[in-house]
Amino acid sequence: MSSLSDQIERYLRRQISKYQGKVKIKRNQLAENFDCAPSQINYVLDTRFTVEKGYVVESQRGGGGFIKIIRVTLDSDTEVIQKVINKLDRALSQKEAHGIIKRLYDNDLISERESYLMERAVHRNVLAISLPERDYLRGRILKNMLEVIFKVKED
Amino acid sequence: MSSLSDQIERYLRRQISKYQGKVKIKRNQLAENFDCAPSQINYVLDTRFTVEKGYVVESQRGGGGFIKIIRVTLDSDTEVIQKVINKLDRALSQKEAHGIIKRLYDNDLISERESYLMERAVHRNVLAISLPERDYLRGRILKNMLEVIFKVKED
DNA sequence: AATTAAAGGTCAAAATAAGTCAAAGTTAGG
DNA sequence: CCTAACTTTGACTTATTTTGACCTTTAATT
Repeated sequence: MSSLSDQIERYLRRQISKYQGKVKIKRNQLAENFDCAPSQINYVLDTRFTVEKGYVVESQRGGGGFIKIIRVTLDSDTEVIQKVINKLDRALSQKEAHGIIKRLYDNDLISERESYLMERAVHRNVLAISLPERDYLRGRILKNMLEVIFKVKED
Repeated sequence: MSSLSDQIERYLRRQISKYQGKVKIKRNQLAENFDCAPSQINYVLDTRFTVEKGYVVESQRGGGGFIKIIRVTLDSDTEVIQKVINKLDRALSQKEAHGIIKRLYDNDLISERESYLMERAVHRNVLAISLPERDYLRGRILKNMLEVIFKVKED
């Protein structure tokens, strides 16, 4: 017997397929439909609709609030990148980050401007927090930038 | 169902597009049309028609008073960019950052990929440090990314 | 010139809705 | 049967919108 989270996941996936790769929901409303705590919806999103799994989630609180789920697909010819990305889930020194960015540029996977953009976003003077948190932060930023850049929104 | 503020925003945007980038309204009258408090109009202006988002709002009180909204387009003139960048030297919410990035993209100053890259680099889950440091960090990252791609000198 | 009426502005409280986090409950593998 | 991982729940937090009471500015009237 599948869990409630699985059912919610299935429902959302269907909706997403039905509506060109994106769906907009009301958290409380959906929780009501499935007769569960609203935070369960967050749990489903956090565990099943992650960037790694190819989804981007946007939301807004307050009156008229909503949660939007957008499916993104991996660019076929950049699957190689996925391997690089997976290795980034850790602390990263500036030198290591530089090496990775340079390699991507040398292999024509990112533009010069994109490489500058990335270098700067992970520069120690920009992050400006103390170690070792800084290196973890750098890892997260670089990983996430790459993840998103090699995925394209579906139509 | 979108919020009232969203509807008012949509209405105003349409009017602006229709009338060559500017529109003149009567606050009380508009509030009446949307059946809301007059101050709601101010709320919409303050949150959606800001300078960062490319609008200038002028108004006059008293008899015959009015509110005028003028859309200003961003061009690649470095002086304009410099202004945007200078404003970034502060704490920045994710929403503000999103507004700035979207505007740069809408004005063809950055590519779609670059916009995703930037959005992701300043996403709260990626930065993952506590407030208020997170907002300062976001400001530094976005400012530096923009500086580097627009090759702007330090102040 | 002084007064009054007509706008728009400000600010904070209330309402609405999503996010977080940890405790409690469940389930599957060893 | 035990344990570790996963799921479910709910109390508390944060964000955004909506409303209204009170303030300021300006035009019109006396």
